[in-house]
Amino acid sequence: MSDKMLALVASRFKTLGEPLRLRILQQLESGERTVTALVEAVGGNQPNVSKHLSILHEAGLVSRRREGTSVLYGIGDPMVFKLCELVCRRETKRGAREYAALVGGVKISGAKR
Amino acid sequence: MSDKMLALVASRFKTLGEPLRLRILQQLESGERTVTALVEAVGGNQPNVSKHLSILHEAGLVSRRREGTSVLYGIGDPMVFKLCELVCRRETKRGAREYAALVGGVKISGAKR
DNA sequence: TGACTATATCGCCATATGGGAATATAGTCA
DNA sequence: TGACTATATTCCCATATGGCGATATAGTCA
Repeated sequence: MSDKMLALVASRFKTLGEPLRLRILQQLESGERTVTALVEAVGGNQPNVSKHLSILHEAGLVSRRREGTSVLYGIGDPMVFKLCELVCRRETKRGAREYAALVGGVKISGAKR
Repeated sequence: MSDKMLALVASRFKTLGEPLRLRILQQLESGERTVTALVEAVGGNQPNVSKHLSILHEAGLVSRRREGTSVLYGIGDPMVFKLCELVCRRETKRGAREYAALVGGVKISGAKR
């Protein structure tokens, strides 16, 4: 992978590395939303949500479309959900492993030593 | 997805959102490496690489193993490469689309207007 | 045009973060 | 133990970034 591509990939990950932006994408999964609707749904004030939407749009992760005085945002590439799902599944498994380790690797109900 | 999981997923993306950390992972793809070897391979000084390795290890993205006075780091979960590949493929396609748009949607060799 | 709604931008602040130098810690060997 | 190598930690600085209030811009309608 070229240095430029590596930097670009890192930049995309960084874009996804903000909870509020993930929440926005989550909201858009079920369809297009106006900025106002997103503000209500994800919390935060309007300028803040708008800024995050700009960042997501810049990265091509959301689509933008005017309709009258409103702007409708939508998912730019469903791949993001695949990314999230991969990470989420991994963390769920990891959580289970860590819990098992914490409990002490007990396989039968009963403590070793 | 719960709020806690969403925050965790965002945190993982943020961890992957640094070029130097991606470079480290890239180096580890072909096998375990010592810190010194990584410092030579990815650039930067030793404390810096060591710090990034700590962050990656904290996130479970790399494994750590002492061997004598050295420490060998390795890939903690090959899933990261799947993530990178997805993003990389997407950006490659996106780049091609943008280039086509820039050129002007020409399908036959010859300019419109 | 003027009033109104929806969205974007700007300026500021507090915090987080990467880079780097100095130093501490861990492990090996004589 | 003392010297040596490898790695980790600490401290500091410059910069980036998220959150927020104030304001600007765009579009609609009377």
